[in-house]
Amino acid sequence: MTEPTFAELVSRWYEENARDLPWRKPDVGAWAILVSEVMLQQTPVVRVLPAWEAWLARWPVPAALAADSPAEAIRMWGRLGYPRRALRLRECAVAIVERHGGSVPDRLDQLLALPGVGTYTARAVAAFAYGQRHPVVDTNVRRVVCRAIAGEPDAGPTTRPADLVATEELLPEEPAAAALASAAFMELGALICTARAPHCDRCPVESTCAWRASGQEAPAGPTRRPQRYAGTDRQVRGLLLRVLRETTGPVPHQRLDQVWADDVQRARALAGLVEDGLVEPVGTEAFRLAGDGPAPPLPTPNLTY
DNA sequence: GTCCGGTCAA
DNA sequence: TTGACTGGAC
Repeated sequence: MTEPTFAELVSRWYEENARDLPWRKPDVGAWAILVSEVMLQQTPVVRVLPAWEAWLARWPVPAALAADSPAEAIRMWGRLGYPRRALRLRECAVAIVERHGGSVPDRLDQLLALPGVGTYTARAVAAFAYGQRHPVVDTNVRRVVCRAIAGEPDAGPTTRPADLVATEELLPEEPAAAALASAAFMELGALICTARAPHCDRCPVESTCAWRASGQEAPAGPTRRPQRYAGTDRQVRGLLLRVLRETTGPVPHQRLDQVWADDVQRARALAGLVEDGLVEPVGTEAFRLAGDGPAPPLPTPNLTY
C-alpha cells in the first residue's frame, strides 16, 4: 500500500469541504469561468457572487458583451473595484470574437494574449474550463506550497517560475485530477491555510506539513508596505466613477467637482480615468462613461423619394 | 485604522 | 522590479 500523495489528501478534503460556488458547477462554460476568474482577481467571493450572476444573465456569451458599450460594462461592474477590469474584460470579449470566432480559446498562449488575462487567470481557465494539466498558482496556492512543502513561513509577493514548477510537481498526471487538485490547493489556502491564523487542527495535511513540523514560524517581517486608500487618488477615482455610473450620458463637471474638495487631486484623478479609457470628455463642460452616448442610429429605411 | 491581490505599465 | 489600481470586511 502506498501513502496517499499530498494532492490526493487535499483533493479528498476538497470534495468534502469545498464551498458550493456557482462557477464550479459541472455545466458552467469557459466564458462564465473566465468572467468569474477576472472578477475574483482582487475581490472576495461574497462580493463577486451577485455581480457574476448579473453579468452572465446580461452577456451569456462573449459576443454579447463585445457588442455592448464600455459604459455598460463599467456600470454592470458596480462596486467590485478596479474598474479597469471591466474594460479589459470587454476588450477580452472583443478579442475572443475577432481572434477565436466567439469561443474562449483553450490554448494557454492564446489565453495569455487576451487583455486582462495573466499568468494565473490563463492557467485557471485552461485547467478549470478545459480540464488541462497546468499549475494554477495564486497567492493562496503559493502560501500552501511554501508552507507545507518548503516549510517556509511565507510566500514571496509575486508568482515566480519556481512557484509554478514547485506546484506542478505536486499535480497528479491525469489532467482532470490535476485540475481538481489545483482547485483543492486554492480552497485549502482560502479556508484553512490562511495567511494569519491558519486552522491547522482542521488541515488534511497537518501530519506532513513541513511548516508545522518546523515549529510554524511566523513570517520574518512585513512583506508588503502598508496599503492606504483613504485620501488617495484611488478613492477620488472611485467617487468620480460612482457619480458617472449612476447617471446616463454626460455629467456636468460642476457635479463632479462636488465629490472632492481638492481641485488638483480631483483633476488628476479625472485625468487618470480618461487616460485609462474609463471616462471621456463631452465638449469642454462635461464627462461621461466611455461610449455612453446615444445608441448608434439604426439604419433608417429610405422613404424620401 | 488594518487587511486583501492579479495584471500591466513604467 | 516596483507601484498603481478599489472598496468592503474586520
